Amino acid sequence: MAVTLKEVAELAGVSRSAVSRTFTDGASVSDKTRRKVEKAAAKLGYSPNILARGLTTRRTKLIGLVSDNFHNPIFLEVFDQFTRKLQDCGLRPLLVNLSDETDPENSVRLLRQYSVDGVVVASSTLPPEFSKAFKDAGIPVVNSFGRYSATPDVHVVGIDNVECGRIAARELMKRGYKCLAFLGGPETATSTQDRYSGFSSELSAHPSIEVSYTFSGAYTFNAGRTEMQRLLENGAPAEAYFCADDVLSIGALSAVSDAGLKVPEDIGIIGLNDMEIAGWENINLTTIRQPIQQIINSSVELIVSMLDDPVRFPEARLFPCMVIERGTLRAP
Amino acid sequence: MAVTLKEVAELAGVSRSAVSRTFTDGASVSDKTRRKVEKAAAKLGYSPNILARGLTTRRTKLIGLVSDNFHNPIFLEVFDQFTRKLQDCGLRPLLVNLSDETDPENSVRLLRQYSVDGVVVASSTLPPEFSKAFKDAGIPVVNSFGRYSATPDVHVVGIDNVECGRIAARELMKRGYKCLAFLGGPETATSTQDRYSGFSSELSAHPSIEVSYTFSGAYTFNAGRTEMQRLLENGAPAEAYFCADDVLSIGALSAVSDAGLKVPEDIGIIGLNDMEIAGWENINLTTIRQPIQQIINSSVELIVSMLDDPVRFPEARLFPCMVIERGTLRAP
DNA sequence: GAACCTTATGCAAGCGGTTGCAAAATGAAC
DNA sequence: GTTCATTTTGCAACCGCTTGCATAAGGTTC
Repeated sequence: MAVTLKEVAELAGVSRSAVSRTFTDGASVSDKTRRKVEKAAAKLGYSPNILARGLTTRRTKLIGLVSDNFHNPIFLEVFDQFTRKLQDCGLRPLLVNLSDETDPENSVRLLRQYSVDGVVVASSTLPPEFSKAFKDAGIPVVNSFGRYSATPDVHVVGIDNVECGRIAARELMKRGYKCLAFLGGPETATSTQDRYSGFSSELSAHPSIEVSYTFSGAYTFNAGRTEMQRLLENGAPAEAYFCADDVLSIGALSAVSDAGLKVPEDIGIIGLNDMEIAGWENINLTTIRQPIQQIINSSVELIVSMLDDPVRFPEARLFPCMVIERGTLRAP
Repeated sequence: MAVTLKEVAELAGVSRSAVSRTFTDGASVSDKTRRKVEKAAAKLGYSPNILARGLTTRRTKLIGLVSDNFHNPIFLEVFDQFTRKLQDCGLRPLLVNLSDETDPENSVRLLRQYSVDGVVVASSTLPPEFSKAFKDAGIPVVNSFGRYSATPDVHVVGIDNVECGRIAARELMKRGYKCLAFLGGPETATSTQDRYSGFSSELSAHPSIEVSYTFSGAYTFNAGRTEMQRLLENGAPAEAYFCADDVLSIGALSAVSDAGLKVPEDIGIIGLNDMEIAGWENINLTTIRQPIQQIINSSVELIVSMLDDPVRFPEARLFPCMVIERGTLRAP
């Protein structure tokens, strides 16, 4: 079915090299033969087989896009942006869903079998070691939404989760809340760990503020809701909560309103991410925006630059977050 | 970096064919050489390059997953399921984001360049001709969530959108609503067209019921909200609305409650999809469930079967939908 | 038009595999 | 120990494309 180089060469009356060259830019072909070849190619509907080409060039233009966050609506935005940006760069995402497995071994083997040019690990929950495995296998990798380190093993682009914790703490204090609480995701998620540590360290300088900490089992609506229900049943709740994720926040909101309490009058909530849904008028969540687009653009640019320079020294690129004020915190 | 067949062969002291054969099942190798080869392979960490293999076998195990629905949260569930199911079958999804372009030409060329074994077009908005283009290019294709046809050009698996329209109409009548309305997605989306036609044809048998129709620009929250706001401003609203999508419904809900009206007391709303968010307690949308998992499993099974039998006669697989009762319709 | 320098072209080998075919090894039957 | 049928094995060609190298074709200059 597919038409090959050889057929084009025959039709154009030139050698196979000639047609190969007209399809590789920077190669030396005269205008005359180029025209002949292009005409023949157009007639036959030829376009080169990238995979066969990759065999010799060692470039497949394939990028492994691996993630374990297939349940957080924000990741639809993430996939949308990643695919678009990669496509703009002439690259193709090979999607890998980690679902339950978190051992890098299989993914590494798999993506090697497909000779991907690089890998982006898009996850806020996987440990840095996961991404490291690709590097060790000689595959360029960037970890997006991953944990910041001053001395990263691999490229990391994302936000400063510790700083986000601080921002949340400051924002809540600014609004005069005296009794705060942190409602995190899974304790194993690096993002929760860091947000926790920023939040608590910022507050440690303010001993007059009362604060408590709790974690939910996952970054999901139900986890947030259940945890908030539990908190409400167990006596006096805090005045305001920093929920370390928007979905979690929305779950918490729903528990609060079911308990007959009003937001922000009785309880304040601030989330993190600013996913599209947070802006829906019937949710209207005050939250800390994570600059997804910048993170993704930067990630892709980084991976692109690694294609030419695979041993590039690992760097961390962090983008600032900002509070998006909506309706779930009282006025200062 | 990558270790090749040849190196394994040398280490094991056998021919290249021998090691190739131990990695192709069904090939004839003695236990003795197989063991030698496996040992050498393990030692070197060898696994075959699927792309190089594909050159001769014409099988890459790559499946193009193309979609233009990157803004509807239900599609995160769709991508999750698709990737998992494909992975279970030993296939790899090459994701294509149609974003704005809807001309199949580019996608066809692209996916051919990557020698994908098949394509699944996951979209409720693209016309059947889109998928047809792959078939014409000789690539096995199934259109998931696409438009049903009694004589389909390509395999279609999804729901009977016309029937869904009927179900909605019946459900609303059952609950005693006398003044109904249809709030669709874009008029160009095949799913909206069909839901519309089912809804209206069911009602045509009940002339006593008043009914009106309107369409929004997209399957998005804002589109639903804006459209509903417009309706509420323009005089007396209907008693109940069939919004042809959950996101649309949630947008409509938000407009209704902003207008100071209560759901379901003042206005009833029924959606379609039953995405996860519809079940969130603070949304609590009564809706028609689309059996996503079945659709996806069936789609993948179909594409798998086409790998062995590419000219398989096109069929349509439709799965029944059911009303999921929550809180946005009054009791019968 | 000869001499020289570029620029184009084709050949052939190779990328990492698979596979038809013929030869070698094994096993069964006598 | 033969003979013959059945596996196993290796050779070599091929999948579709690129690329180093040697040669051919064009261009300049005098």
